[in-house]
Parts: sequence; structure tokens; C-alpha cells
Amino acid sequence: MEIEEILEHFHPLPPASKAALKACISEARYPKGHTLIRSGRVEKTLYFIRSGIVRAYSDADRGDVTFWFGKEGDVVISMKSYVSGQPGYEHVETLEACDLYQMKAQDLEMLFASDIHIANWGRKLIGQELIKTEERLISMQFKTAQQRYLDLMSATPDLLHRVPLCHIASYLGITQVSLSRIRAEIR
Amino acid sequence: MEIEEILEHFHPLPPASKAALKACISEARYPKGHTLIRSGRVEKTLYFIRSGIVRAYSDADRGDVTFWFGKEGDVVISMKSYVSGQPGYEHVETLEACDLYQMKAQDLEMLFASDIHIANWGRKLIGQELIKTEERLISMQFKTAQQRYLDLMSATPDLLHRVPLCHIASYLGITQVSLSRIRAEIR
DNA sequence: CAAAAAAATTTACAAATGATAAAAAAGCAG
DNA sequence: CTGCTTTTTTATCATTTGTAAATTTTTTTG
Repeated sequence: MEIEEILEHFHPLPPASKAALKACISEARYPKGHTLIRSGRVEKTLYFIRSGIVRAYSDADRGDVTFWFGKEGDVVISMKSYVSGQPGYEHVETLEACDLYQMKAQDLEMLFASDIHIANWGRKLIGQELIKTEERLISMQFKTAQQRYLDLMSATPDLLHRVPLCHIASYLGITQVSLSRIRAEIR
Repeated sequence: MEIEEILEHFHPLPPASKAALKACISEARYPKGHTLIRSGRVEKTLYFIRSGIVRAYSDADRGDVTFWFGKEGDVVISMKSYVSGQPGYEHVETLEACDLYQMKAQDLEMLFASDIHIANWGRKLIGQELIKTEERLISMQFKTAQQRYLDLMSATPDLLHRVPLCHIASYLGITQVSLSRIRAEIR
């Protein structure tokens, strides 16, 4: 997915603003298993996914908990770092070799302060992430694990072929054993 | 809580911008049980809570599911409406008589388009909501209902005295009966 | 291709949660 | 205060989910 398409997806941008954004963006390729964002730090870089899949996870008592999958067109960003300037609680790692567009958070901050179109673009970007997160929260609150699995299957069926089930189970808020049971029932 | 304090809490604002915002804000008092936001509509008003408690909920198969409590200093807004301009999925009702500051969404949009400081203020506002939502999602994914209840108690102990337990149970993603059991265990 | 490692499934049992109904407690109107 | 309504708790049983360990399948690596 080309950078123009990704940027415009959040909110239309006048040509000058788009050019200013693009001027700050470079490309990079990372192998599978590479950590893009590490918890406990104030992250200085953000990414747009040109191709590939990543996951965000947090440390829990027993193992880690995947709470987000990013794919083509998504933004990879430590929300906590980005919003509050404080160390984030999430790790983000690539699950496949990924082509990414990358950008310094500080450059983006400068653009936010100087270009109102970019500021509003950033506002929309965060807003869209918020909606997605809120919808997931609600589905966690009143759907069964089986319904959540079926929803995920119909929304992003390719995920199941590209991501280990242990991460999907964790994303659904259940154990891998539970997920196996659900899958067996459906078959 | 005064409006100045609420506005500044999200992000500092230069005096002129603050004044522009304040010029669009009026005050209103609503009784307990009043519906501020109704699902299926594009909401035209947003609120800041001066005093009182509200809850946001969505319709589910069996009854409604509370997914957010708003209290002093919080913003009440249909995120879906606000971000995407599409009809929202949430209702918001007052759980106490509430003193609110209110504002037309359209006035805010105009300010976003014309004042870069307000655009960035709005960006921060949404960002803070996102962090809160994300943290709740993570806690839903890997904490037990009992842990979530204890967390809620320590974070906002007054909520328990001001909100019926049925809403708190729903907010925690469990039934009221389960919540009663948890409360009995702790005692 | 074969061996080793990792991932996924299955099983048995334990713990947590849900559904339902009934009892107890708390809140409210007259 | 009394009676009525609403809220909360308790009890029972069914279902779901978790834990742990063993087994199978898949993937990786030499």
C-alpha cells in the first residue's frame, strides 16, 4: 500500500501538507520477529505499514497479552508515548517481514504545531483508533469468546493463516486451549 | 469543577483560543435519568461534566451494557458521531442530577478548522480517551473480574456509592450475581 | 529427508461464571 | 412509621473457561 493512500485514508490533506508529511517519511524493511516498539520507553518513531503484520502486546503475570494486530495501512505507534509523552506499556513486534514507512515523532510534533491541516489529520487518526478500540472493548464486554472468534474470522480471515493461534487466543482474551475447543466445535 | 480547569487539563491553551472555546460553551443542569446522547443519531452536542455522574451504554441481546462512566471533568461525546460523522452506537444518561457545560459539535468543528491550538487540544483530548480505553481493554483481556473490581474500587471508590451495582457489574463485564459473589468473598 | 523444536490439540479435572429463582436488604412515597 | 418497590444477596445447578500434562501436528533446521 502506497504512503499517499495510507495518509489520505485518515483525513484528506491539501497537497502542501501532504508533501510536508511525506518529506519526513522514509522507508525501511524489517525481518520477522523484529521489535519496533519497546515498553518502558518514550518512543521516538512511528510507522505506517506498507505490507506485513505486527502485533502489540503487554507483559502480564503469565506471558504476554496481544491486544492489537496491525496490518497493511495501519499506524504503529506507542499511544501512551505519543499522547502523554510518558513511557509506553506496549511492545510491538513484526510477525512477518514488514515494509514500513517510518517517521520521527518529533518531526510530526513540529508539523502538528505549524500546520493546522496536519493537526486535524492527526486528530482524525487518533479518533479512528479510538473507535476501533472502543468497539473491541464493547465486544469483550458482551460477546462470548466464540462470537468474538467468529467476528474476527469474518473481519480478517487472512489473520488466521498469518498469525500463530496463541496470539489470536490472547487477543480474544482466552487461553489457547479454549480457542482450540472453540475451533473444534465449529468444525 | 470550573470550565477553565477542565479545558486546560487536556492541553494548555493560549488565552485567545481558550476564550474562543469558552464563547461556544453554555451551562445546563439535567435531572437524574436524563438521556444526553441517544444511539442511532449523529449527535450535535458535546458536554463537559461540571458535577455529577453519567454512564454510556450500548444495547445488547439481554439488556444494556455499560462501558463507560463519566464524572467531574470528563467529556461526554459520541465518539463515533464525533470522529466519523456516522450515527453512534451509544446512549449516555445521567445517573445523578448533573451540572454540565455544553457545546455544539459544529461550533467545535469550526474552531478545529480555524485555530491550530484548538485542533491540537482536540487531538490531545481524544488521545487521552484512547489511552483510557486501551488500558481498560487490556485489563479486560488479562485480569480476573475480581481484580478488575478491586482496581475500580481503588481508582474511584466513590463510584460504588453513587452508581447501582447492576451498572458496575455490566461495566466489569460480569453479571450482577457474579459481582455480589466477588463482594462477598472480599468481605 | 530426518531430527529437533515449536505450535496446536486433546483430555481430565478444577475453578470461575452464568441463569434462574427466592430471600433479604435498602430506598422511597404516603 | 408502614407498605411498596427496587436493589442486592444467597443458593442451586448448568455451562464455560482455566490449568496441567500428554499427544499430535506443523515448522524449522541441519
